[in-house]
Amino acid sequence: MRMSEGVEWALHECLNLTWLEPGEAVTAARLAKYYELPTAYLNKQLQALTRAGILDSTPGPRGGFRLARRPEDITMMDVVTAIEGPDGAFRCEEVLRRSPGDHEGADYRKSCIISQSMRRAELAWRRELAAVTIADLKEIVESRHPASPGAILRGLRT
Amino acid sequence: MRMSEGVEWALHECLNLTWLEPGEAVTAARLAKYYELPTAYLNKQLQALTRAGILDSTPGPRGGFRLARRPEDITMMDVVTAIEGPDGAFRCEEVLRRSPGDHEGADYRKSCIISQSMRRAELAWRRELAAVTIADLKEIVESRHPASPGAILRGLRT
DNA sequence: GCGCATTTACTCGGATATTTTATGTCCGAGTCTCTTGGG
DNA sequence: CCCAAGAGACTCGGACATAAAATATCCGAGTAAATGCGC
Repeated sequence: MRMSEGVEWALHECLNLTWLEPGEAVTAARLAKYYELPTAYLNKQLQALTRAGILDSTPGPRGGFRLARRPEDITMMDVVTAIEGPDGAFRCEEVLRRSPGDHEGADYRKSCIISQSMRRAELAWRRELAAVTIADLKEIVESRHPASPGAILRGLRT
Repeated sequence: MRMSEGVEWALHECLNLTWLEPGEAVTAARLAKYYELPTAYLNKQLQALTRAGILDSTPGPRGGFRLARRPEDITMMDVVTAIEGPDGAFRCEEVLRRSPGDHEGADYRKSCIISQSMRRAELAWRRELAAVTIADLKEIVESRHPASPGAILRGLRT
């Protein structure tokens, strides 16, 4: 069980984009260069964020990516779901269905206590991630590292 | 991000083993046959559980696997950790270290707010799983499906 | 009939293939900008 | 000087390789039981 590395990239880049002027866009190449990431692969993640309605993309010169909505309206859960997909980590394959006996009309994804317990745990995980917005992250960074926003802006623009 | 299917198998088999007589062992072949699982691969998972101290294994005739401790002392988290390994789903690769500027002596696994938030979420997940023991599962099954234990025992012994 | 050495069959355990997933790369479609020529 | 048409360059977007991990399989080391032999 390992989360895609793209999640870490996506969260950092979303956070970085919060410090841009409204309407200002940054290309995938500049975002990638800032963390020395492979440009084309980061682009792939940014596309996923765009499909999820988290980013807006504009092609052509002066194009690039920008946040599609206010940072207050983007949760960490939104970003994780955009990159990793909507399915949870535990996928009940209903092994009980293959055991001896009759299983007519049984949905073990719902009735199996193991499946239920795993789902309950993942729900707690999702709740934590859904409680933190990009705006929260921005505020904490500005409070702890006041010099960072300026440095990031400079990095993204050069 | 997808959890190994072996986790589902391991949980079900640990639960099944709770209904055996004390000291009674079941071979990997019988455990696999009950759910029509690939024997050798299930054996691999059982080995992982053995290394983790959850199961005891004895070779030779009349050998097999049994629980190494009381079901009350085995949590779902124990089983998940045994199969998936000790590392969490989110692995902070410290992308901040690759950004412009000085990073002497910084441990972004601890200081980065994104890493912190992800860890907090996983902690909530672990807490839920650690709160449920195999004994809890056993009790619920016996309460909801009184006929199951007998059927399982018969299945494992034939 | 009883005890002991030997054989035999059975089990786990780890080393070895195969399939799936994640990672990384490349080139084309579309769009905005800049240039350039004419009015 | 102003405007419009066209060329050019830049960007995203999805299709295509490569690397890593999960899945599945096989065979050997070790063990306990069963067998056969001698007493």
